[in-house]
Amino acid sequence: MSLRHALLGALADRSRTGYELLKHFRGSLAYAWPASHSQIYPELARLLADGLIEQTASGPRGSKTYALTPAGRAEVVRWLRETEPDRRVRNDATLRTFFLWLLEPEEAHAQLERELAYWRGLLAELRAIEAEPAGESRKERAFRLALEGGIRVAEARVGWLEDALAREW
Amino acid sequence: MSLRHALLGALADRSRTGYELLKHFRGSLAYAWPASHSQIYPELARLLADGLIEQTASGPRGSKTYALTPAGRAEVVRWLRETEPDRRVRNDATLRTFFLWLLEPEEAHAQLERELAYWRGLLAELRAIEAEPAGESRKERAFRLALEGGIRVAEARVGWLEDALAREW
DNA sequence: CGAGGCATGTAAGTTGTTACATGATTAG
DNA sequence: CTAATCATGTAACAACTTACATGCCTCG
Repeated sequence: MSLRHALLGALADRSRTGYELLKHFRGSLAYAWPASHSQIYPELARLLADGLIEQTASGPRGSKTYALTPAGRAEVVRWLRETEPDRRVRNDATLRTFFLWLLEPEEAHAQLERELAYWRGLLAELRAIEAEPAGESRKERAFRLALEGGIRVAEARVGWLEDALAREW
Repeated sequence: MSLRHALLGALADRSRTGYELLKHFRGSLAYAWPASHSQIYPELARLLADGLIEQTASGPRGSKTYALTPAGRAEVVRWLRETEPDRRVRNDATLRTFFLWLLEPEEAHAQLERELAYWRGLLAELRAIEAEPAGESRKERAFRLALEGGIRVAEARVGWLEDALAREW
């Protein structure tokens, strides 16, 4: 149930409306845990019912601002401290690599080029975020740490694909 | 529906029983697309009903050997050629990095140490596989390409965490 | 005043997990 | 003979996706 804790973590940062949370899950959190509005709104209702968040304001267009309760904060910290991360990762593009031999060599080459373009694009995106000015709070340092992790992985993928394409396929 | 195509791809390699496929999904394919027996067996039944695979033998203990049909092979190639990989990836450990500031610094440090231990272990595992003797068929080269991608990513994660731990947290 | 983005919600269907359930074969 | 592994399947539940559905506010 990581979505639950992702919402709590986002609200530990600051109070937000459902829509702001949605944009957050389409923005930086999308790299770690993408989620759509049809998942977020019902989960917010459950968190409210469980007393882990509370509604602190109502805004224009029916927007609702939620804040973390002490119980919610305790729960997200418990999750971080006491539970093991689920290491399982599903990755469609990696799966396809295993089956690349089913394509003609030129076509396999084209697929790898497409991957390379994707990773170069992502790397550029992440580096652009990295170049933005940032503060020194622990919150911002955690964000930049996650960002740097993404950059390192993207660099590794780019290097891997460049070498693979130079060598063969 | 990547599980479907992962099964077809695995059977394009060679005919296998359901149980052999299960072990394959717990072995090398687990890095890209983990799957359990309760998902695999019903999906095999569906592939059979759809004529994408056929049962070619029955073995001891009720085991069933499946082979790819021409329609199945066409389908997996179509999937590779004509569909875009789904780029969405859910990663619990990465999600936790964003929320590391919610822990005391010593505790955050300990969490990063745990991550580092995980990635070093995975890297060692993958390098051990890499060290095994291998052939030069396109099938084996595709496998080793996927493996090398995993190694590069694991190296990137190890470097990232070592630097992070040396610097702060 | 109309288009686009804000803002929330529900419903149907698919995918994936955990638990339940059973039986065969082999190695020690 | 008995424990481990082989081998397959179903059921209940949880998570996620896509589509349906509605209405508000602001900018041009």
